[in-house]
Amino acid sequence: MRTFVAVVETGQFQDAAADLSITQQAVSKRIAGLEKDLAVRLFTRTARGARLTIDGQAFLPHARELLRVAERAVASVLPGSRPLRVDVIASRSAASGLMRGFHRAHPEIELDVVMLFDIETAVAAIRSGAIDASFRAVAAPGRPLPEDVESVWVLDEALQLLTGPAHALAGARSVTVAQLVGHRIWMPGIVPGTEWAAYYDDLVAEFGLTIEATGPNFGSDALLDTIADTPALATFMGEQTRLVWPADHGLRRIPVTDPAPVYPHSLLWRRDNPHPGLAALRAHLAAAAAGHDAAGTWAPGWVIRS
Amino acid sequence: MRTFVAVVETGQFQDAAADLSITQQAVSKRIAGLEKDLAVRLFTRTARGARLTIDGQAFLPHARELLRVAERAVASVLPGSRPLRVDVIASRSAASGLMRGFHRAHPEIELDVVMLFDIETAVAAIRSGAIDASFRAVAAPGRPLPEDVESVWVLDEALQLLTGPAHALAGARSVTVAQLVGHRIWMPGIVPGTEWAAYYDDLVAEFGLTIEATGPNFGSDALLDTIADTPALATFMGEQTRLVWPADHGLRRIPVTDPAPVYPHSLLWRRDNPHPGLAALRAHLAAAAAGHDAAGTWAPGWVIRS
DNA sequence: AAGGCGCACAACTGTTAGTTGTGCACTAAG
DNA sequence: CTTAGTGCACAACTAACAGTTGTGCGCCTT
Repeated sequence: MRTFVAVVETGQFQDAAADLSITQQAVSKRIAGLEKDLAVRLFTRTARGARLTIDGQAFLPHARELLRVAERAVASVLPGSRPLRVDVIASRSAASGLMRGFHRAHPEIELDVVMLFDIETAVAAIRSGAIDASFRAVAAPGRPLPEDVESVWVLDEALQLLTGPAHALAGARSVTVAQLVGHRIWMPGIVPGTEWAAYYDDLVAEFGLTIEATGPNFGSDALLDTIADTPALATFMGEQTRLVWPADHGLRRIPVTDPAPVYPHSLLWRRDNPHPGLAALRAHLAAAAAGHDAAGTWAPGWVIRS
Repeated sequence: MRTFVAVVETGQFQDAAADLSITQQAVSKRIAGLEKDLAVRLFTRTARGARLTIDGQAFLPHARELLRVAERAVASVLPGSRPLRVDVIASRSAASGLMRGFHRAHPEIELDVVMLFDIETAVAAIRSGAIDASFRAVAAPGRPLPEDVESVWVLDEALQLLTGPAHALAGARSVTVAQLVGHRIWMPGIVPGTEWAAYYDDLVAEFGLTIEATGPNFGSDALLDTIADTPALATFMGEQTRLVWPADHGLRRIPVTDPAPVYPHSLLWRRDNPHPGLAALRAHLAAAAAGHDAAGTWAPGWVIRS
């Protein structure tokens, strides 16, 4: 691809060869190989160089795009000034939405979003510099943050009840936590030992809910499928989660109140991380998060919201 | 890259090897080579397979994107059902704008936009099936379209005068063609023998304008630079051309009237071309082009607008 | 402690990408 | 029309590399 683009830009096999520090014959071979693989002629050879064929013209922008993507791929793991790397707790959490908003506001800042196992892993990764920031609930029970890691509360994501059309609560405009007692709530894929698990453990302990947080996670499609078909099951879902789901399956989203269980997202980062994108992210979040209110909500006692 | 993604998807070197029909050792070598090139560890090897490192997680979406782009690149020249291939007269012409609009309306139709030398080349390419459609002015003087090529007038693109701030006409709200007589109009990059050249030849012959359509084209940046700095020079530019140019250079766009010279774009295609995207394009243009009016405009006598 | 699973290392081999040397087609100048 | 020059392709050769088989080692499971 690089050779192809080089030939296009120089207009000659020989000059392209000089650019690439190889011989003209090698360029000839590479182009011939590419043309053979594609089963298409890319250049018309003239006495004064090489001109693109129509197929070559159609191919060119794709070739350039490929080189751009390859460059970004390498940059994504390049030590030094690599893209800002942010950990979120789940791809459908409110944190992902915040990152999308940040990307819209600062498209020039290259981003990589990853999902680590739990807050312990995330903090270790932050301290080592492997990631630049993390959206998590702080602090895990009995585990205060280390000195060199700072955090700031960003937002609360309210949990909503998701039910199928035949569920007993499917018609409710909203439900209180007390009303949920006795109903089976299914949360597959929650890994024991993570702060997610701790969150639901506390929710169960405080309000006597029935949460089945075990079992393998076969993906959200399978989960939604089951919820839609099973009248006795419901699940919790972040209010900002966008469901990609045909409307006719009749899934219902029902706000929970008295109190509203919320999952608090804080941003964590290493105090001395010099990445310029990190400062921009903190500024963006500070502006976006102004005016939140914790009244009437519930979060585990170990959570710091400040 | 394919190997990397295969390992991620299977979670094991061995299964990935089976998918790729190579041995486990070859997969091991490929991954080791990739990790060496990137100078980064992508997987943590465990007794039950391979898990992504943080760097690997950051790299993964880029790798997937690269494979997608590579696939599209191959598809762009694949004989058979390749993307709809459309020729436009210039990347900044109104035809490009129409194609962008078409792409917004039908994002599912893969497009390749190319620029051929002149209408002769374009017609030959249409007849051979190398391209599916072309936006051009028809018909070139004395060269009627062949039987198997159809055309339909799509729109007129009015030419505007582009001047620097010190040009004598810079302050005008609009100018008539008569007022342009005696002013030097510079159009570098117009290749003799093309229908572009014929268009300007006719314009000169009919109104006695001074158009310097010769000289090498050093790109639009150089052109705009010169226009901005040279009080004695102006140029023509399509009304829909979007200038990417700092506002403070003081370039002026001035409509031309009595009559308004327009460049007519027709769509050309081969009558028996079965590409499904072509029918969609024609329908889109028919809907978008309704209600144009040729009154008060000028185009060369050889142009067919119907 | 034993077995099995999964990846890495070593040695070998075939292919391929690169090199040098040369020829051929086309252009431009005399 | 001839001749020199330019630019790409083909041929022969070499070195490197990708893939193979064979094997070993660490870790998890039982």
